[in-house]
Amino acid sequence: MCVREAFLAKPAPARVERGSICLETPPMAHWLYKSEPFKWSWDQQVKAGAKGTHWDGVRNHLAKQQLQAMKLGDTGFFYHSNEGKEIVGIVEVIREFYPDPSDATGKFGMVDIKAVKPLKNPVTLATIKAEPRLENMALIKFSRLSVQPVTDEEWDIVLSLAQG
DNA sequence: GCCAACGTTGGC
DNA sequence: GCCAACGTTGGC
Repeated sequence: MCVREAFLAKPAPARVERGSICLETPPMAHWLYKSEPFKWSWDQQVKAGAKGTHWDGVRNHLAKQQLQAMKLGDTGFFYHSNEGKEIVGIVEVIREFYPDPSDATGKFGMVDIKAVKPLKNPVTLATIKAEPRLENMALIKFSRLSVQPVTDEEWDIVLSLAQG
């Protein structure tokens, strides 16, 4: 099952299968990470350097499923919620899902990500909403989900908007 | 600051 | 297992 299909399925499956089942899925998947910039900003992510940071604190099962589906080398957008409301940079998964020590219940986990590069021009939520080809983006459809899948098509469109 | 969306909790 | 109450997220 494709990541996107798995995500849209109700109820969502516990595991997201990739590769052999969904042949058209390329080896690398894309994601979107939301952060309120006054809590954790892109600048801070950049300063964390190649070591990256834990993407911890996720306490939502649908978001957890996204974290579990992430593979080493997957890339993602870094989105500033609340203030900014724009995609500002690109990050990469440098460690796959493992337990989140800040979760006493032991049910949730986290991945490590590092900053790759900033977008030439940040892509605002308003821009995304105004682009018909992006109307199905999780950012619009599942606005409260903090970790989201991004399709290859959406990834390319946002990148093209960032250079416009 | 307001409020809609939505996940979680807890009483029954 | 239902659902009302409550808390949180995040756009506006």
